[in-house]
Amino acid sequence: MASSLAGPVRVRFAPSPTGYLHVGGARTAIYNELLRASLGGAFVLRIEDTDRERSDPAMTRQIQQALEWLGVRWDEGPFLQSERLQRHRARVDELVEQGRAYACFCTPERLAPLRDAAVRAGRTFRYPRTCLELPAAEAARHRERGTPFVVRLRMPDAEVRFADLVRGEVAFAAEVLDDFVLLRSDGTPTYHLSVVVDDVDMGVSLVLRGEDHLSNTPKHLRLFEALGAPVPRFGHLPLILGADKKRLSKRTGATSVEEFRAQGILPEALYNYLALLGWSPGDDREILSREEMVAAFSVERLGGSASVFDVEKLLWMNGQYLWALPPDELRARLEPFLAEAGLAEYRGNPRLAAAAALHQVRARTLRELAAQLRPYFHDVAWDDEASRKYLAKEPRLPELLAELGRGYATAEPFAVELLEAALRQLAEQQGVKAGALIHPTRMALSGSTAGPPLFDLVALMGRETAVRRLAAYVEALRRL
RNA sequence: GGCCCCAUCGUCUAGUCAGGUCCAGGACACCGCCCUUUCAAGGCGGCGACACGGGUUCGAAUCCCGUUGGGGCUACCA
Repeated sequence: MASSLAGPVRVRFAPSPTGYLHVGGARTAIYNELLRASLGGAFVLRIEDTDRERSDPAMTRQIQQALEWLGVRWDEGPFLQSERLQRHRARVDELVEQGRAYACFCTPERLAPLRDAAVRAGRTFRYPRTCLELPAAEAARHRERGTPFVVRLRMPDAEVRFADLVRGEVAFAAEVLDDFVLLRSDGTPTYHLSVVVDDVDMGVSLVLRGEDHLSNTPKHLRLFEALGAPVPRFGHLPLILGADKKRLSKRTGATSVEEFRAQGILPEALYNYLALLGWSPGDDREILSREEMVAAFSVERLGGSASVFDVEKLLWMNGQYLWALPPDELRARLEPFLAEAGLAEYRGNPRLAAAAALHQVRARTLRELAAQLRPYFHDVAWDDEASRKYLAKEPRLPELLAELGRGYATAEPFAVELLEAALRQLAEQQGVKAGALIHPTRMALSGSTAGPPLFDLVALMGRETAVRRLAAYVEALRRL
């Protein structure tokens, strides 16, 4: 299977800026970074923006930011492929001079029927090499007339075989490989040309990329050879699937790093989760620091089969990281989420920090956590259905809560022990269970049936808010 | 259609390269119990898989072949 690796490597991540950074791309970047960190060498970031139509410069910046946020660090770049077009063309000229590539005057319109015929006949289409055998005179005539042409690589008529780092031996028969286009008729380089020339120039010694490139690899290998460059090692990672087992798409949920960030996923959690989607340290560890991952990482431990992106597990893992955050860190991470919870003005508020600590273990994302903090600062809506149940159980509830409110209005100090004692004493005097008061009180103050220990909540909320909401809730109960 | 890749609990995976220690281990989810004023967190337990069929072998999750299923590629896109 996978062969072992040693020594420094030069790896790269080469996204195209046609959209936000996809989690699949992010995972590829992570593995490249881990590989580079465990073996030494360099990690190059290159932006494949040769498709002018679909590339967006804003996305280039966006992708960099997403990588930085995720905590993926690269050593060199970002290099923009679009700035290297002259270089790509120059290398094609060399190949043509050496007879390793040739001009082809066949139009797509001419080739299309041939391709269809091949498919119908159950064969792989190969360019028939019409122009390879073109008499010199005819070629010259085309040149004079200025006939548009592409440049094709002349593929050796031999099988291509290579040892994929994650899949083992892979072979492609000569018959399925054709003389693919290096230079388009408008003179721009194709993806295949650009990637290989850049990998050569950037000294890339190991290419770890998505499985969608596996079929391109024989072409690339031949190009490396034609360019007289050392051939890097290749490894192809399986794709990430959605819950429907199809390629992860927006239809099935969030797909970009940006979206997870906006949902309040912590970067270290996403990194950890993605790293484990297709790789395992070999033991039962699941929560690993970057250092632990670097120490345990090896290309042999990469899996070869596609994995389903499981949001539930990501959320669990995010919870693990969230709960472990020290107070200062938690406050800082929460800040970007305050605005959407209507808490922007409470930034730095000590009550907010205390509430965050109280709810930390009850939320799985920063967004959830921020939302839970709202009742400490804004009025709440009560759940009528739950309220009716409380009332059905204890018809005297309005009077009891009113009495509790009066007690809390004068409780001194307004602190957990006293608040609890007061409520329990009232319950005992009135012959009701403490729970019969505790749950409605929680509803009165927080609008929820769930939450932190009640007296922590009351103490933190403060006398003024607690007494006011209790009174308002009593009125609401009477109106039910 | 052709070519290539993949196949262990619902999901992520360990085990597969060096066949026996695997009536298959861990995690998420789910269910139950404990803790508990609720919800979480935590602890304990449960449910749950080697896709199928042949072969090789004393012995196969592990090796080989086939079938089935899934995925990728099949552009003058990247």
